[in-house]
Amino acid sequence: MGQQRPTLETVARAAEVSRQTVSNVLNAPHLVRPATRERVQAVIARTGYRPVKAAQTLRTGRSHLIAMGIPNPGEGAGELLDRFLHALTDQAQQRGYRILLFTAGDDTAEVAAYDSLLGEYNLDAFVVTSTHTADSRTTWLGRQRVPFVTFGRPWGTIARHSWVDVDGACGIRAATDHLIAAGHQRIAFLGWPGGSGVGDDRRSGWEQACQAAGRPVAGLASQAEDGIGSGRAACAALLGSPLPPTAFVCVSDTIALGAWTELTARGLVPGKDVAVTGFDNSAAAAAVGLTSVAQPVAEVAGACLAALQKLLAARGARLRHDRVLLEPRLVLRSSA
Amino acid sequence: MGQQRPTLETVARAAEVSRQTVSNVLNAPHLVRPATRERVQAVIARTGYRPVKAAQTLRTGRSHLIAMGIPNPGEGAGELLDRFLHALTDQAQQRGYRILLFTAGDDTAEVAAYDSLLGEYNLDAFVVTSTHTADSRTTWLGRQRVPFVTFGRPWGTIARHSWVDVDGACGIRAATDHLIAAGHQRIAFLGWPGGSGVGDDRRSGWEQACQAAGRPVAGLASQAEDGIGSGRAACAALLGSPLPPTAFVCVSDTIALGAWTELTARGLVPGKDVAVTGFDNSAAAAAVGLTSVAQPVAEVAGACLAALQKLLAARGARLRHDRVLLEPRLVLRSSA
DNA sequence: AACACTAATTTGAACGCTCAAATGGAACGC
DNA sequence: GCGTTCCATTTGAGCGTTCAAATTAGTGTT
Repeated sequence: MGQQRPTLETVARAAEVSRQTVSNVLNAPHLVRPATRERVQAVIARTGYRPVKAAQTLRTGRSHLIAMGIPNPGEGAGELLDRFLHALTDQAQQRGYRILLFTAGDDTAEVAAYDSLLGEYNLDAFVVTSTHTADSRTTWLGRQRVPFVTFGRPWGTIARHSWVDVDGACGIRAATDHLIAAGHQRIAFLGWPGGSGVGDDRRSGWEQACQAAGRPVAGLASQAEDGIGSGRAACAALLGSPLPPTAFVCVSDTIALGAWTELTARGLVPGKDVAVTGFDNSAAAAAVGLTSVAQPVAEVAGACLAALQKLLAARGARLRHDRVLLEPRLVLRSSA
Repeated sequence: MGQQRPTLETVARAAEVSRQTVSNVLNAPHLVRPATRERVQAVIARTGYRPVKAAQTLRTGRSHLIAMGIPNPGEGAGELLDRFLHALTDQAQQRGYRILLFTAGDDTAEVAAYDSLLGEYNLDAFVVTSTHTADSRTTWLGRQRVPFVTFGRPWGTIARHSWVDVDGACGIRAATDHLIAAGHQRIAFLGWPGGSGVGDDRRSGWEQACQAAGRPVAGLASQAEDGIGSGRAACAALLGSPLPPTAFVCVSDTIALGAWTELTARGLVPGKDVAVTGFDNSAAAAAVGLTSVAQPVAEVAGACLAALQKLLAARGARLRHDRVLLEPRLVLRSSA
């Protein structure tokens, strides 16, 4: 009954060729005479032979594994990242790669994880998310000459690596333009505290759109930590001002939901009395009918993998890094 | 400058012992004399030696990799599963395992993925989620004698494998009891169409609680596909009946959000005029203040890994399967 | 017919590790 | 003092693949 798993040797004997020829049929078919190739392929199909990755990895040093870190549990932190992860997994699979997951709290821990993964699992590449100013992770990876892409621009430094990002300013501009077209005169921006690349970028989109249309911005921007509570407070503060805004463009869905909550608590109907827009097109946004800016995660994942494959094909040779900036899409719902 | 990555051989020479002794220091320290052990450990620390997983895998057949399938992208499908995945990744890491991801549309595709992963990557085990009646995945895995656990009971059959699940009936009972304690007389249940193990189980919790407290159930249960729209419709239908309910216990947050939307659209304030509860404690539930039943994902992940480690330690020997049923927790918010 | 040259295939070694068996000592009993 | 037992360590082989070099077959040139 035994039925051992077939190996190269097994297949080779059955097809009356050598190991290497079988290997060539799979990895370099052009080296094998068509007649031989077909004979070998038949045996492979019949026996169901499949190469053992561990042996390939040991010999070649490539594992066909790409690692991605996810933020520690507890803080859900990233519905967006989860959607990205799904897309990445799916597309990596189609290209013959698999995604290996790891968690890490802060950047230092993440670098430690990189180190251990590289050493142990012969990882081919890394996908780094949530880049920020002075990111020690990209510096480390660059120094180690490990192929990697980031989902997020290298804020504050010039790009020394490939990256893919979504144009937040453009997305917020689209949302603001939509409100302007709807006739709003005083459009507020509920943003994060200054200093975060992502946050500042998004705010600039609002400023650009307002200035281009001759709408005021002075006194209409607020800064609040991400969270329903702080979003609500920021909204309340602006509503209490002498000249309250009639629309709120928010840097995130979380803050937008805070604004949304404050509005309904005051008996105002979002989208009718006052408009609100969010960012990320989260499930919660869809649930309450919040207009939001959607990031094209599938495209981001695709671009990331394309960039990685380029790096892997170059086998460490220096080449121009990919820089991909994708445009988000405004999803209209009842709130604006 | 070379500085080759250290191998067993390198370390062995530096410590003036043989390869195998170094290997033993790491894998079976009790076999090595303390003096030797320390000497070797010092060299390991100094050189930063770390074993190459590919070589270990090739030799031992174990990869220290656990695979988990995630539903295809497009449908977000599972905020809960994402939270579970985070917890699983984190805890697997602490136990020396890593999580390998893959996507698969239907069960057939998932089985195909199992097959390919097993063959190629020498996977140690699988985590199967979202079990349902007549689940072909567990049957296949069982036949192949691959270690695996499911997050979800084997609905409709007796357990032929280890599983971990959350007691949905218990969670819904808690929600219903809470509403009864608050004085509600007519409590409706917005459920899924019959036939799904999970849905039927949750509904039974509502029935039990109502019957135990002498509350009516007749005409108070509705069935709707999961979705905001269908939840809203189901809620509207019951509100339009001759004796409308004053509280809605929902099988999912999605449906609860539908009910919630319908209530606010009618000018009713959830938690004041009519009560609503959901299930899964999603971000959206937190956002709008929906009382919901929270699944203890971290505990589920822990129990899954414990079960797997038992199976792996048994090395294929038959043993009693783990069956873990955890209690969820009711998270009270403004809606009930 | 001897030679050069390319195309197709094979051979031996190596990747880094662990298993199974072998070796060398020290301690013990009689 | 000689076998027996036990502990610590070493040796040789092999996991399944691919690389690099060697061999053989095939084709054409003078």
